[in-house]
Amino acid sequence: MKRYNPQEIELKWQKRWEESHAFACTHESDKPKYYVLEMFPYPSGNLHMGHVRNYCIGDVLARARRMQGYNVLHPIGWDAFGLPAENAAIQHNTHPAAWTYSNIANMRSQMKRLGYSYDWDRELATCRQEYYRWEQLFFLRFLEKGLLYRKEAPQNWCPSCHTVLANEQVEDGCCWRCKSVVEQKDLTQWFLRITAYADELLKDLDLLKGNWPDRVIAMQNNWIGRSEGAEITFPLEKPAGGQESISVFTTRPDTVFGVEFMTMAPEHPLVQDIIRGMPNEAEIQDFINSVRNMDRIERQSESLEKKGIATGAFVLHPFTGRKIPIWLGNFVIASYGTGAVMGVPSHDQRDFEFARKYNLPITQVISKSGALEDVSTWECAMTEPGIMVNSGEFDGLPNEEGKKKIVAALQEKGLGRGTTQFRLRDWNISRQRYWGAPIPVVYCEKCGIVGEKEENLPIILPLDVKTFPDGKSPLPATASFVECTCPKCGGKARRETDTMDTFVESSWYFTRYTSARDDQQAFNKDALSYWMPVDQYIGGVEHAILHLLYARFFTKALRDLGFYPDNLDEPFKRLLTQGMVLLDGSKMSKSKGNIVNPEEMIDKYGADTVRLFCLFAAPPERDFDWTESGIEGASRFLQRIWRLFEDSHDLLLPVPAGSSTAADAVDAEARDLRCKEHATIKKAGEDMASRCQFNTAIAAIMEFVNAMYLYRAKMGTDEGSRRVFSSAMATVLTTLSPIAPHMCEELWSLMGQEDMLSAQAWPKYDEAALVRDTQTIALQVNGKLRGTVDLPTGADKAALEEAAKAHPSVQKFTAGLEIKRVIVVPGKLVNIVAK
RNA sequence: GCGAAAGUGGCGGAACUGGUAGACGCACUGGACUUAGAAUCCAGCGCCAUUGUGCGUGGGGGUUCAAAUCCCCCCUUUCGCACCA
Repeated sequence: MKRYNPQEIELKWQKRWEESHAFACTHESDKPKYYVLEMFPYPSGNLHMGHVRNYCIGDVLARARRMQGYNVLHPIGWDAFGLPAENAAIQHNTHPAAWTYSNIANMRSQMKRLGYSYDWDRELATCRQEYYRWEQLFFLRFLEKGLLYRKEAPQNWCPSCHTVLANEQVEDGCCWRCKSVVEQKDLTQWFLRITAYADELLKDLDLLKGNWPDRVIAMQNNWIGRSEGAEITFPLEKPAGGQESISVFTTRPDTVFGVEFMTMAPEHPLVQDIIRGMPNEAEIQDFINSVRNMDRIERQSESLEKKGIATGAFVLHPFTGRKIPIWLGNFVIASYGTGAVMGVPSHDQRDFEFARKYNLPITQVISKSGALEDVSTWECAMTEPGIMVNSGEFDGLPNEEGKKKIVAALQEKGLGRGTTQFRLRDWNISRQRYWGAPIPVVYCEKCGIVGEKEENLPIILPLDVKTFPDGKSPLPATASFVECTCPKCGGKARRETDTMDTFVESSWYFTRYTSARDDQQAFNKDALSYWMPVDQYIGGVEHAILHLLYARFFTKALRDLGFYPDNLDEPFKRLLTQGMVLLDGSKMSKSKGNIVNPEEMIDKYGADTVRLFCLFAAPPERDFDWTESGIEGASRFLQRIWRLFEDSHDLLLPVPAGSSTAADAVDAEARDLRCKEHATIKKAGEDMASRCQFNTAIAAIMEFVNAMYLYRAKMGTDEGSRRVFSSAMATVLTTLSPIAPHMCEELWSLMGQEDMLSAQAWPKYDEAALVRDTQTIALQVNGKLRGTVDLPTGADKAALEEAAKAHPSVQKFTAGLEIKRVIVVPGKLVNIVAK
């Protein structure tokens, strides 16, 4: 008997798949397409279990869909620019490119050992000029269209990474990558106008409902943060800084008559002009400095005491002309709305607390009953809807109606309008680092900021540089890169030395896969419209906002620039966020030392076992614990199949899966096995390819294997029985092959089958074979199970009822009771209602 | 505070449209094989109870002939956002 030796057979089949380009695909096909994609990895050096799980999920889908008749695109590549390469290069005294490419080589070979069915002919790495040249083209087109602009503003600065970060890359006030506390720094940077798409990004979340996890949609919704309201202009008593007025954003224009003060952010551009020459200017300046010196964590912490200071200046109420004092407040966010808010202490909790603290008046303008209350007894602001009071001509209106009327009145006066605010900010894509895509722009003394000519692309990132030990980019000191000629006037110019955020590369790689080797254009339109959108995207939930929001934005922007088809609104039709692989209940991490190394597991058990365990341990979106007994169990199941096969070798005929006929199945055991076979084909097929419930697909195959063991113990050696058993074996190998492809290929060929299993069609299940001779009917009395009875399939209601009433246990429980009703569900149960 | 998800045996989890709760696996127990062990095969395995008209899907109500599943209230856990005006 041949022993199961995964090391040997896995290598053999991996070689055969590779040599035959078994998983290469083309868009020229009559089959329906299916694009399955896993989030591409950063080439950190080694695959970890999280990667393995991610790619196993994608691979089963790809293999199952392929067998089920789809033309499948399943590509892989490398998110190859980024900071760790620079840090590692400094540490190991090598070049970021060398480090990156050797990591890619290592991880590629690890992936191949796992038998993933990628179309390797489409592999790409974002650090290659063949890739980023197209990104530079997009940059120029964005610039032309006004979707890119340069702006000086306070930015999130990570002191340890020596670069700025986008808002999405700051978590709890810390750098998402290195966890250092982020500082604020005034810098001039390139911004992508993602806010121009805020409305569409929000609205199109509706298209994703049901196909993306609710929480990801909720998180994006939250992040975009739309609020409807009004901008209201308060004229300044004395003009300042050349301005006649200050505007605020509010969601409650209906409370405008309750305004008692205005609060500005200390960073508001008008503040310095307003306070100039005030008697307590120095004191105010101290307040401003103390707020500005706080780091982000401190500034935004819940426990931060709300503080303010009066400036001594006033604005005038837009309706009454009343004088309203201008305060500065440490809680007002400069970058949201207009950086100034109106203070309505009666109907906003923050303003209420602020007014109490600084002894400012409180005036009620909304009332539940319509009557005025004694606000001095209030313990908190009244934020519920009601009737407007103390509001001049608007008195007596329900506040929702008042909102509209007040906005209309403000508009007429030229002192306001209805607006919508978003929490989303434009995306800062400048990075002060070396290992990234160069920004194709020059600074010319005569012409200013000039985009490169498209025919000069790519602007190549010079590789013959040495990285500085402090992590600062060597580009500004690289004369051959910096010194250039202006594309417009031909005069001397300096090249931009910031590089692009690596999230730019990952915002469009999935479309480049559709024509990865085209060196004439970014995309082949036919291939692009054939393959896009991605049918199933799989990755970690950590990108719920970052990558997934950027990629959605990029898709819409490139669509509007004509790079993508007009109807490509969303890049990822379905999204699966896979759970983490834990060890002893906590996340695996190098620093904690609780790591399970995939390669060691492959050495010990083989790739098929690793794949099987990753998919069987839990549903894909849930976290699971890696356990030794769990992987042992997975290994045991594969050995069990191997043994069943080897022990029955003489009985096996090289028949197709699902090929035995009703005529072959002469006895009840054979009929049962055949029935189970077709049920397995159905269940495993649906669970694997449509429901992404790999654990239950595997359970179904396990049940079937158990049934085969029982059948083999009793079966005869006649042709019919052998055909039933052989067909069953072929079905096990076929349905399990997406999960454990190597072993299944090996047994398939040992069975005497000619073509490769991976090229086989998924067997068709036969509805007729699913019908069993008898069905077990549940018998209930008053909804409680009191017994079961086996009846011939198709027995009618009367027969079911009669059998139920005749059942001894049912008789016992209905004895002495009057039967009120009998509910019969054919094929399922009989419930007798008795009192 | 706002938003989302999840609570089922000793454990991971099944039950897809309300219809036999606990599939499949792990762990455990017993048996067979064996000098013995490992492996394998077979069987048992929700709880309680000296064996029942018992209890049981986080808790409490409700709808229904029938609820893990639908509705209402509450509790717990995890995650995301959070002074957003």
